[in-house]
Amino acid sequence: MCDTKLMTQRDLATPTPSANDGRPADLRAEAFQGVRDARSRELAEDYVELIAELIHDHGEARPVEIAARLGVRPPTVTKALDRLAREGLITRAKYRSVFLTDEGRALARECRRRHEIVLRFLLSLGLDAETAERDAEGIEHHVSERTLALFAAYASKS
Amino acid sequence: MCDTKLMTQRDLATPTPSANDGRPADLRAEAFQGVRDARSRELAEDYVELIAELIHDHGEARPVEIAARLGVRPPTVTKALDRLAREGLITRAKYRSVFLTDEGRALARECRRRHEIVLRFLLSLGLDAETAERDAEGIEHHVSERTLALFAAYASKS
DNA sequence: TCTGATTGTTAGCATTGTCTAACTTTATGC
DNA sequence: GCATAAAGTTAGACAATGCTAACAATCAGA
Repeated sequence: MCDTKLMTQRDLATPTPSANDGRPADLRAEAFQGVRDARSRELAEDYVELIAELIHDHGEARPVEIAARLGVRPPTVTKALDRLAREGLITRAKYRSVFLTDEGRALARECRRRHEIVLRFLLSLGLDAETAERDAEGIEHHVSERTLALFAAYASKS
Repeated sequence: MCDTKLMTQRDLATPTPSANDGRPADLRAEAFQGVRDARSRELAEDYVELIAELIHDHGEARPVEIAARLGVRPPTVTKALDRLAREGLITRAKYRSVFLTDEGRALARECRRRHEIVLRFLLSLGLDAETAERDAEGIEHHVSERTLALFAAYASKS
C-alpha cells in the first residue's frame, strides 16, 4: 500500500551515525544504549560467575544450587542455562551438572576481576561489607575499563 | 576437593530450611534480588528524569524527543508512557505532551540528585566527562544511600 | 484553508525473565 | 532392588521491553 510513508518516520529516528561521532549531540542517548547493552549481558555474567564459583567451591554446579544462590526458582534456571548453552558459554546434559566452556571460563574470570575491584574499592571508601557486596553486585556490570582502573588505583593507594 | 565431588543431592539442596520465604540464605542472593528490583525501576526512573529535564529545558516533553534522547523508537516510548501513567508517575492525553504528577516529580528530583552525586564523584576521581556520563547512567540505579553519602563526601573533599 | 510533513498510536511479533503446576529422571535408603 | 525423596525439565502464563508496518492526528506553510 503506502510504502513511501516510512521515509518520513525514518528520519526522526535516524541517529545519523557519522555525524554523531565528532560532536556527540546527545551524549546521553549513547549512554542509555550502553546501559541497555549492559543489561542484556548482566544475567549471563551473573550466571557464569556463579557457576565458576560453585565449581571451584563444590566441584560442580547444580541447577538447584544456582537457583538458591540467585534467589530464583529452578525453571528460571533451566531456561537461563538453555540460553547460555545456546550462546556457547556452558555445556550441559539433561539432569546433569553444568560446565563452562573456555569462553565461559574467560568471561567468568573477567567478571570476577571486575567484581573484586569494585568490592575492594567500596570497602576502601569505608563502606560496610554487606552494603559493599550488595552495591558491587549492581555496579560491576556498569563500570568502564577506565573507571575500573581508577577504582583499582584508589583502593591500592589507600 | 575430592570430598565435595561426592556431595549428595541433599547436601547441595539445603540452603536454609525455614527462612526460604522472605529471607534468602546467602548474602549474594539478597544482592541479586536487589539488583533485579533495581532493574525493574530503572526504566521508569530514566523516563521520569528525562521528562523532567525536557520540561525544564523546553517547556514540554514530547514523545518524539524522549525517543531521540533515549535512543529508542516512538512505539517503545508510547508503551513505556502507558506504563508510567498506569503507575501514576505521569499524566497524558493522546497526541499530547507528557506531564509529571507530584509523585513523578518527586522521583525525578531524587534521580537527578543521585545522578549528579555519582557524576561529580566520577569526575572528581579523574574520569573524563564522556565516560563519566556513560558510567553514571549505569551506576546511579545501583548505589545505596550509604554509598551515595560516601561518594558525595569524597567529591566535596577533593 | 487544505495538504503534506511530522508526530503519535495501534497492531502484531520476538525475546527475556519470572512464576506455578505437573511431569520425568536420578539418587537415597531401607 | 524398589519405593520415595530430591532434582530437573516441560508446559503454559504473564509482564516488560524492544522492533516494524501501518494507520491516525496534528501542525505548518503555501
